[in-house]
Amino acid sequence: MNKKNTASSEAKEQGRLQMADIARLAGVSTSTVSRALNKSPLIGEETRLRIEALAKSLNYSINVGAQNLRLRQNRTVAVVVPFDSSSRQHLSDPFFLGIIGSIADALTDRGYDMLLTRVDAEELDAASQIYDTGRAIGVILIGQWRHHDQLNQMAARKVPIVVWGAQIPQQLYVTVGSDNVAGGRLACSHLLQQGRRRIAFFGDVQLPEVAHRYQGYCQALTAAGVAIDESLVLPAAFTEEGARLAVETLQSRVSSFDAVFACSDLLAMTAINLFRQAGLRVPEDVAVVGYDDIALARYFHPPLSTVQQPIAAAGEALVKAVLRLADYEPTGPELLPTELIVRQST
Amino acid sequence: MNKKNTASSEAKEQGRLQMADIARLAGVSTSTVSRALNKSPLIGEETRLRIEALAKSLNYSINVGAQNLRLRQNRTVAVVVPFDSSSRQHLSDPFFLGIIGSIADALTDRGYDMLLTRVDAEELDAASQIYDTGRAIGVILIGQWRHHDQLNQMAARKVPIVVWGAQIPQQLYVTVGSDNVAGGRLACSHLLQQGRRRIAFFGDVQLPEVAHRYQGYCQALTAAGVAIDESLVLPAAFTEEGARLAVETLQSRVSSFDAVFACSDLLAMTAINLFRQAGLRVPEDVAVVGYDDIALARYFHPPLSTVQQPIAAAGEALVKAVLRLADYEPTGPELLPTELIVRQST
DNA sequence: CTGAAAGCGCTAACAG
DNA sequence: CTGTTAGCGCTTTCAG
Repeated sequence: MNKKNTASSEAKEQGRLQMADIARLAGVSTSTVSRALNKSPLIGEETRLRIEALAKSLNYSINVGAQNLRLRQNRTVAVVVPFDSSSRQHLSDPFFLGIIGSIADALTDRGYDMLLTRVDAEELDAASQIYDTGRAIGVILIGQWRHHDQLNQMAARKVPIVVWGAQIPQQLYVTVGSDNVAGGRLACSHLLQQGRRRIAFFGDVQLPEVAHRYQGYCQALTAAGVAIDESLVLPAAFTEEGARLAVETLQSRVSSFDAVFACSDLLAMTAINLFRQAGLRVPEDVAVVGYDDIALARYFHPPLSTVQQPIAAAGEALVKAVLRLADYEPTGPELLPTELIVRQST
Repeated sequence: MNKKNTASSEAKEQGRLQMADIARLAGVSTSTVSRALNKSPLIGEETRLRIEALAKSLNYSINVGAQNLRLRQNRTVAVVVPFDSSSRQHLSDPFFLGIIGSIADALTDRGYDMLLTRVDAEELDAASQIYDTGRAIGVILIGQWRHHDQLNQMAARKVPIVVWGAQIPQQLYVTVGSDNVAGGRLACSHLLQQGRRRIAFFGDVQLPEVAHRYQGYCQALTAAGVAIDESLVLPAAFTEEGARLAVETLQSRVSSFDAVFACSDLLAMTAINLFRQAGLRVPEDVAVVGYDDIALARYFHPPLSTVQQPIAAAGEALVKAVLRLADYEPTGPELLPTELIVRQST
């Protein structure tokens, strides 16, 4: 075979044509094809139409990689989901998956691509690599985390990163999150209004978001003049096992309880099932409020009272924030409203 | 400001350095930096270490876009989730989300990036665009679909695409899916063994996968000598509303039934709750088998019997297949095994 | 309105 | 072992 093949005919052999091929076929220069396909006003209507038709018929589209290089641009945003290498938290929480979906929507609406990456929570700067290598113009970080320092370092390096989570003191990076304090207060006040006084809290207070919900829980109790009983605070992880442990501890070690505020719907649902297996009635013996308002909540038995997180708004806000950062525009943290949805588990 | 700035110093001003900057700082040529960072054996240990350290300290990483262009390579795979513009199916099914997670894992393991895109089910060739523009070397399509023809056209054009779903006749594109016929048979046989004879089927038989499950259901009934009653077959969509409608129809129009085989766990769970609201006991009055075995299934009340789909294997198989296609290796459809998980809803 | 030519950030012969 | 040089596929001045 002729080794003097031009790049173009090589490419054609590979079944992948490029602008030069279209140009040759149309009898014009690549400049003209480029301008036509980019709808430059410099090109006459007829020429443009002819070239567009040719490209369409050949399924040719401009190579985005080359275009980006030349234009020094990039329309890709990375979404990073840290996973615990230990607890193998396998991207299963419907709430996080819902957020990912809403980010995908928000990005698509704006003509951006979404790169989804899972990184070991211990190797969080893999997230900044994605930016350093130019694969994405910014990073959205989703998921439970306790890696405040690493995030601050990235922000200090000016990596455009926005984190779904709680705003905490001395934080250099931008967060978008729902108002967890208000959410916790809402849930707990509701329980108090139902006449409950021994309200357990299920959640790992190490996580900033959970800490805020706990804060709201305490505020509500205090406001109602109910003393906080530390033994009612169970550090449940966001897993089925976490719920099981919390329920067992609650039943074995706590003298009395009449309600649970669980920091996720999954936790709440699992807890309810475990209570029921243990012969307790929900909500009669124990009222349960969840958090997130995942799709299944309203079809659960009993339909779950829960604090709704604004999923669609979350995607929008995260995307807006990361695009601003990528544009070097100053951007602050954002707090989204939460709402209590009362159903029949309370 | 000096307009004669070099590209390098410009870039530095933008906070984004490039290989030339590292080269200058290290007092070598870009070739040397390139080779060092790519661990070429041509570079001496000491030089390499020095350059690596420099790069690390400056947070420099090779620009993947430029590298890809030069190397004519690409390590990105697109995952496309079609959505119904009408039913606003907003990526909520835990099973699909689980598959996405497992694809992300499989891709990450192999050093590939994942581009997640949502496209209108009616504009499915947006999926091939992603390939035509060179953004991805292949496409994995996830989700319910009835767009056989469009998929065949893409396959005919040699777009490396693999679809999660059922293998159906005259299909040019590659599918990876679980053995839906076996799954349906498993579920239905189990119900028959429990002494049930009036087994309803919940699922939209228009969808190829569901059609296969229905086929398995029929096989089991026939094998047991039970006549198929068309009125027991309810075309439920994969939504809460679908379940509600099916349950209502079942209760109002069907004389008797003692079991349900639902084509997703979500459907099964919603149905169970509706049955219970209607005063029916599960499994005593009506036994229910679901499909998928999502995380919540075992913590549901009652714990849900269901047909397990091999999620982790699915991600692996899909990724393997699409990478083979992208490599022009011949690849056939793949059928993954399913397994019946018996719990307490039957 | 169109083409020739230079170059985006990187790699790989090819010659030291 | 290292640098020079040419170009990956595209866009865009700058001259026609």
